[in-house]
Amino acid sequence: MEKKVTIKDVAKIAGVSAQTVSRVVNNHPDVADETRTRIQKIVKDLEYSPNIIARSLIQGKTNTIGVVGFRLDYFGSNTILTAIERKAGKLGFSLLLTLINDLDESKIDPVLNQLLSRQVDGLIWTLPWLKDTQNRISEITKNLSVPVVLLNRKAFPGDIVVCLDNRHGARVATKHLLENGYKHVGIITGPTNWWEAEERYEGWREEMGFSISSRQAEMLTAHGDWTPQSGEDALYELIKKSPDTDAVFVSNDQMAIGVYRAAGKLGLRIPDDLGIVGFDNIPEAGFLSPPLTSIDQHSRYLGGGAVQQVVEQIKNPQKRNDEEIAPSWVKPELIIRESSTRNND
Amino acid sequence: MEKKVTIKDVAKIAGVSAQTVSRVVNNHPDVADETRTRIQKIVKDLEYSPNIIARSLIQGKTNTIGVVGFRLDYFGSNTILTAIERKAGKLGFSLLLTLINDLDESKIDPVLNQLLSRQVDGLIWTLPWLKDTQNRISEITKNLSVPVVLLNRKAFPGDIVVCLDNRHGARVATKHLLENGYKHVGIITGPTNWWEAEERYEGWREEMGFSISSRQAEMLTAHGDWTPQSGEDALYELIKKSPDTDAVFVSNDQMAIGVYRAAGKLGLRIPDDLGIVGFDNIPEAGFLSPPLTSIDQHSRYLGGGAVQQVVEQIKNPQKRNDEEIAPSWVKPELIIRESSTRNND
DNA sequence: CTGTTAGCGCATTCAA
DNA sequence: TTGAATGCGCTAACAG
Repeated sequence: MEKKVTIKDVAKIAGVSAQTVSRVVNNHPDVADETRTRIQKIVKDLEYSPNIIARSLIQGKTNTIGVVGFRLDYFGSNTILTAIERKAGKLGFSLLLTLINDLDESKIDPVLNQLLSRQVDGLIWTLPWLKDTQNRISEITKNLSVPVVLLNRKAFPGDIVVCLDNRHGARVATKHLLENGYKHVGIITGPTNWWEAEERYEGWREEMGFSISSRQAEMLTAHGDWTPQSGEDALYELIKKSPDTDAVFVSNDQMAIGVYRAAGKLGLRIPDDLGIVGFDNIPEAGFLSPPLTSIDQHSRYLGGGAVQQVVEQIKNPQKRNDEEIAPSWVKPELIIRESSTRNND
Repeated sequence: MEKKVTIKDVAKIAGVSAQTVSRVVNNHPDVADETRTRIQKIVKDLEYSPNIIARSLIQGKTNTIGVVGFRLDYFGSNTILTAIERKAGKLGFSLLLTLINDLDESKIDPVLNQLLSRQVDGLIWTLPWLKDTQNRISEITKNLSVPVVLLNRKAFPGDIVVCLDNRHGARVATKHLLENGYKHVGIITGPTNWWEAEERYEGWREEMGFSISSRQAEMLTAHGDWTPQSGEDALYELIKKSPDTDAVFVSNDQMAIGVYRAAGKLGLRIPDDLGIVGFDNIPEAGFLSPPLTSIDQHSRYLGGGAVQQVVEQIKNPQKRNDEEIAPSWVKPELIIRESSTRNND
């Protein structure tokens, strides 16, 4: 509870000017060794640590990244945030965190203003994009004084985006089921207005060889909202309209949990009667019965990549206006377990 | 990418002093209505927003709370962080986030220094306490210039603690199993060096009426490490050493998932042959087969309570030294599902 | 009601 | 190798 010690206190005790202390603290070369060690000792004794706020004011940068996060109860979100924190720490940046739990566009401005007025050097925006909303963040970004990296969104011109290749993941999942002898591979999608959900749907559709809005595709599609309950309901719907469905690509693992439940109630054995591949590779996936094959997002690369991009922009501000920046794609990985591999056949 | 507009820019255009602009921005009363509206318009046109860094420097406070978080992949951790963010936002505080993913005491000082040099007004410390480590944070806290609230730790004199009543939760869980006719209620604990795990163990022991380190207690105890795999292994061990075990209180839901798996392999039907109560009430709990009875931590109150405490301390700094602050206990709640209730008996 | 002065804590620039 | 002056953007305290 002591009063905070400033650079002047150290200077006074050391009998030098504040500038000399500053030089020592910042490891500048031009200080006599004797002076340096003497000051270092005093710094330690007094437990002096520089006021970063003051330093930021003069340097015009805070070494802080603003992060706009989304629902940490989603596995993808919290692993991404964890990766962001880790990478930022390594690169010497602190994180100013704001969470948004519902995708209400009216919150964009206050959140942005709050972070910007706190002088963050850059921003990472992790909110999923809903197709039926304006893509405001993309427009706002352009005339902001700091770089913004968008995560898991469609890249519009001028955006800096780090993105999971959802489409590829869905294709791999679907292909895997087909290769394991399943003939009628359905899909349980996420909310239809989520861009990521649509990408996964498109990947499935392409791999199945269905044309856009074909009748076949429709018969093998049911929509969920990411929750286990919706996954359960979706399987009932799917089996009802296409009783010969023998496999399903479920757009996230939470819904797959619901699918397991529905399969149990319908008397469908996994993987013999119904093959399942999920998406996310949540920790529980390996512990379902049978263990769930799933697509791992490699969130670590997503979060780390976003930090890397934003830091690069912070350090080379001119680049951003000069050249278009290609989106960094992160490739998901198929983790094969028992829910998608039958011995017979 | 424009240069940032300062209070002086606004003042110049408005033809007033910076001070008057400051008054308008901060809603001070003594400004003529005409001047106020005129300045407000200019503020809007220029998209001026005050530099909070500068304001912080002069006011000696940042309206920022430092949060030291732990593994967001744990359900409890991420719900607590979510609650902290929400409450802090409501009270006008931003969050500077640091995550620690392994409980290595050497990290305490750097993390603390980083946050303190960034002039946070207060700290929330959510790392679990391991009994075999020094309780350093508790000592450090005392002579810090800002208040620190500790979450889910044993309260030592001088600490400000918000804590889940783990012991009570374990008692309620155990009592519930006994009341449902189970006779031999075992426990699968968390890591033995975690204080919270021990509290849950003690709650179970008390409710079972066992004395400390009694032979009976030992025969009904197996240790896990919070992971599903360890839960699975622990059930095998428990059944092996006490084959008549007919129910088990599992110290978290992740391990309970492993217990389900083990029960399946052992041919034990839940809840008929084996009653189960978990702890955490993760979202998947209701979707296991059968749905898992569990203890809800009410993380929302834990996180919110911590923010409330720290903000109170920030606003009344003198109080902290004058009076001992009693820990705030959050009572967990039993959520009854099918895994612990048999129809027969 | 409004402006002036001063200074938060520090680092940059220049001079010594 | 060191120190003095200056100012980052803002607001508290005072004066008018």
